[in-house]
Amino acid sequence: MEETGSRTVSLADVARLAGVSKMTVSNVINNREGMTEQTRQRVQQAIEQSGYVANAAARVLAGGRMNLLGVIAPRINWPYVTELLHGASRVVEQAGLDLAIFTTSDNVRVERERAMLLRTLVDGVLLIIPAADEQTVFGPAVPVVTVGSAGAYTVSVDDRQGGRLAAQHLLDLGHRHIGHVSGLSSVSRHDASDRLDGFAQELNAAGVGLPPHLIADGAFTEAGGEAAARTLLSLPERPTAIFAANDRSAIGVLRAAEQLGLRVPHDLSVVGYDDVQVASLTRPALTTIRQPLEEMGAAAARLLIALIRREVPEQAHPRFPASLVVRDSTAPPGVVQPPDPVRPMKGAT
Amino acid sequence: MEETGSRTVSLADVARLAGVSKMTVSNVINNREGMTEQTRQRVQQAIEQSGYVANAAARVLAGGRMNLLGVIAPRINWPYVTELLHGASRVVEQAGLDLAIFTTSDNVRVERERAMLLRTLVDGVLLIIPAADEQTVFGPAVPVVTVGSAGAYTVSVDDRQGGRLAAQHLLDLGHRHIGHVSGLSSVSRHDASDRLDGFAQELNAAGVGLPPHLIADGAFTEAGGEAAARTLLSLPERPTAIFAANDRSAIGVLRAAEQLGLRVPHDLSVVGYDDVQVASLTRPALTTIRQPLEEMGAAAARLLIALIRREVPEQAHPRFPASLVVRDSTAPPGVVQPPDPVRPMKGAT
DNA sequence: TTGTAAGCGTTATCAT
DNA sequence: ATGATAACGCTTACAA
Repeated sequence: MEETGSRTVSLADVARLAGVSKMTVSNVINNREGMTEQTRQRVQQAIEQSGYVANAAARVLAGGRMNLLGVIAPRINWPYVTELLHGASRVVEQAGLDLAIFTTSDNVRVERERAMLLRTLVDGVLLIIPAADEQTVFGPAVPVVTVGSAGAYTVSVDDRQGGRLAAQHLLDLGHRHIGHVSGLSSVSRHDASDRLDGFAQELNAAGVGLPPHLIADGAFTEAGGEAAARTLLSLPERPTAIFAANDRSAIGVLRAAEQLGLRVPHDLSVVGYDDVQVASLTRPALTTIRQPLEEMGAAAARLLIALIRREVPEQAHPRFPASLVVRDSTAPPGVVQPPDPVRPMKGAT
Repeated sequence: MEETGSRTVSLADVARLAGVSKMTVSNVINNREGMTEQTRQRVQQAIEQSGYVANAAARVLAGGRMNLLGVIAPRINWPYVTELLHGASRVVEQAGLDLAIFTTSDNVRVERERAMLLRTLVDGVLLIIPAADEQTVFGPAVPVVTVGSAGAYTVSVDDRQGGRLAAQHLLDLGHRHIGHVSGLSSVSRHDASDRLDGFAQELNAAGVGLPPHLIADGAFTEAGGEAAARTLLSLPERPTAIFAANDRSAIGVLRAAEQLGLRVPHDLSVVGYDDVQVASLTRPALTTIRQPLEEMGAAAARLLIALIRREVPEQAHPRFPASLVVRDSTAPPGVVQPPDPVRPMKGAT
């Protein structure tokens, strides 16, 4: 009942076939009111007979809605990004919209190009840890919601509190010599400084402190975390615990410890940040500060959809609490915590 | 030097500003030959002054190239998908194109809708483990390359050989009672039957065999793999080794073993399939059959770009070999293999 | 080297 | 309830 071959069927063809005007066909397609049931039937039939498919470009050009949200994210293979997007896609789909995802290779120039492309194609934009403020590119006509950076509308986590939780946990375990693998040198404007601030604040309050030589940058990557940890762990008086700015760099820390022959958590405690799905699978399973990424993605999508519909959103800056997830990578200094053999791995489907 | 506010700057505006015709501006934008350097300069300046951004929809509608490749994938948070796409994005970017990623929630209807949307928007389409043959939607005008299913142009791995490798490895270790967690009930047309065929073939050749009751379906998911493994491991004579149709279901097998108090690899050997990045991070690290996913993604992108340029591709069906990656989840039955404490985790950046 | 004219397929506006 | 017409912003002819 569909396609005949190569030529493209247009709205005009359908109109001719149904013996009505283009406008009527358009109205039927867009589920608008104001036509005989009989007419609607006839048009529907013509559509199916001809195998008509709407031309998205023409629709946009004519000022119609595209029912499309654009996403600009640095990379597609970062778990932080995919978990966020997974949460968003649910909501978007339920609202009858689509999500078009674009990556920038973590590059400011490319990010700008993507923004310019999307500007005319989508009804709204979701910016994930952007490198620049792209608000200017989009102008007031296209709503923008940002995750992991500043913006007119944002979804975020209380990173300062997250940093504090990490510090409290390590202090509670008895650690007094604690290092940090930071995320300061990223391309993105997101530099995890709030996490560091909260962490340092809590350590200072406990009289433990965080001297500069116990901070090394991990650039949010496994390789960066590994290098940073090697630096910290080669110190004359090496730290008994390390807090990493995200889970990926924490995995790098685990790797460095393994290579240096240090047992985690016996010789070194490690705390990550994010609680991406791999965090529950590592050897040992990673204690981490959880960001509810899927929920955040869903919240961002909801906010964006509200803006597109010109509704007034409940909050312009929904903010989620961070939480501590204790697994097997932390223990009191110099003491083995017997691993629980029946601890289930994190559920995921 | 850019935007003035809300109104949208068009090509005509730039032309007026530069004192030339629209055509000349268009030529400058598309880097075409045939104009005075002076004219080009003037136009360039006008473009920057006005903050002009080309309207993608109009360009497409007028028959221009969009320089956009569309991707249709079931989900964004499956490592198989993201690693493939990561490989593709490199190539696409180098060719000066963009990648627009759409997900289908593993749903045939949605897949069809995405296909219809993309049809008029992109220059070519990459189909990742599609549920249906979307060739008919696109027609001959839009090139389509498929990964993980059949099609006019495909990129694949020798799955039969991969299955054989898994069997050989387990046989070499001395296993004689071997189970399989299959991937037969997926929505996608990809049912991993080649993996199973190669696996069974090798077991049969060795006189070990693979009776039906030693096969349970894991639906390619962690939860499915867990359930399937529980079935297999509850058998009166339980298998000493399990081969899973992919790494995600293999992780489910590990989880089931953990819950049943079985130690891997002492009591149970586990082999996965894919070698996604998490495979090197699990407890214990997963022995698996590797698909070179990033390379495959790159190959798919290259093939698609060649088709768009109407070049004749070197091969319509590039095929990659599978390979065995031995880690810590396999050992001879009933024997503990001492773990190597200094084995580095898989590199990843 | 540059300009003119037509049209891509849809929607909005205004008639009927 | 339905139709005619004019945009939308660009590109591909073809003309100058």
